[in-house]
Amino acid sequence: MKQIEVIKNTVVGLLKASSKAEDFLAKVLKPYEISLQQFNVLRILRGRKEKPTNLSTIQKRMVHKNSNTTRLIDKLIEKFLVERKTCEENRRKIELIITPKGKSILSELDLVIEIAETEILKPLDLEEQKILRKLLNKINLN
Amino acid sequence: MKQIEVIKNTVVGLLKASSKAEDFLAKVLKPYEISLQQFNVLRILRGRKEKPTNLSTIQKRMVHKNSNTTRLIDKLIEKFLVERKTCEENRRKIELIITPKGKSILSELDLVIEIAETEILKPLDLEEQKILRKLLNKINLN
DNA sequence: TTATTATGTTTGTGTATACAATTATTGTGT
DNA sequence: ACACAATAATTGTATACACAAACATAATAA
Repeated sequence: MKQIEVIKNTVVGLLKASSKAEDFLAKVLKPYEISLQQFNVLRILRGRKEKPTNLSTIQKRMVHKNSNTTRLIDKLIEKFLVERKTCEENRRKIELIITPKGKSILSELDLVIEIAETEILKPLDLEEQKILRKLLNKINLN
Repeated sequence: MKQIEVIKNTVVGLLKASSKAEDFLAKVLKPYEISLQQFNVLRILRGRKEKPTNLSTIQKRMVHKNSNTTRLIDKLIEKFLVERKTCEENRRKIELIITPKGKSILSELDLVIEIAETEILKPLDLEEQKILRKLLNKINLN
């Protein structure tokens, strides 16, 4: 197989695997009426502990960089999972913080997501998963 | 690192790498006013040579299974890149075929996509790319 | 033949996303 | 202080997407 074929198939394989994973994760989140992107934002906020987080910080850490973060977070606020206030030091910024309700739902979701993620990677043994993670991280770095 | 952490990070890594690749590919397709999904449908049709292809066949081969293939193909027909006719043997089906114009644009795109895909995988050497492809294929199989 | 079911595609509708333009606030140079 | 640029977030708008329902045709069975 020529090198260019390897590259093509690898990129298509990447898109397919990811699309499959997204479909799977979206499906388990569906009953909770939370999208995958919303879930990721909640996880980012929880990861920041009690530290209020700016919208731009979240954007940097998001999986899908191009989405409209303001309106995505509006949805989370409507559901009382996140709170927003303007940052007093720099009034251009806003500060976001996950609510107790948000944390509570997130801890419920952790389990079902964990099961789904395990299912997605089931075709690989632990060693292969580690290799895959390393290779993907290399791609994500630069 | 615990096994569950490996899994989590691997899946997030997968989503991120794919999202990055999609953004990149979409960007190079933008000037041609062709979306990544439309491009993939064109590639599928070309891959079938002169054989007319049913919509359901295309759906099976598409990267993003859940999208609305009818309307996606409407866009390609509007641009005269694809032709549609009803299948005479089974009038429930339709037959799609790539037009000469479609082929011509696709061959233009091949080059820019090739460059983009090479760029995406640049952090990996050929051997790593092969390993990655093998691991992704395993995930995509079942 | 006439229901009934299955298959293949299209359409309706609400939601999400992408991208540009806009608003608000802060920082900088003169 | 003033104009001008830079940063941060929001809003407008067109397009895309997901999902269910509807439609058309074909296959099957009574």
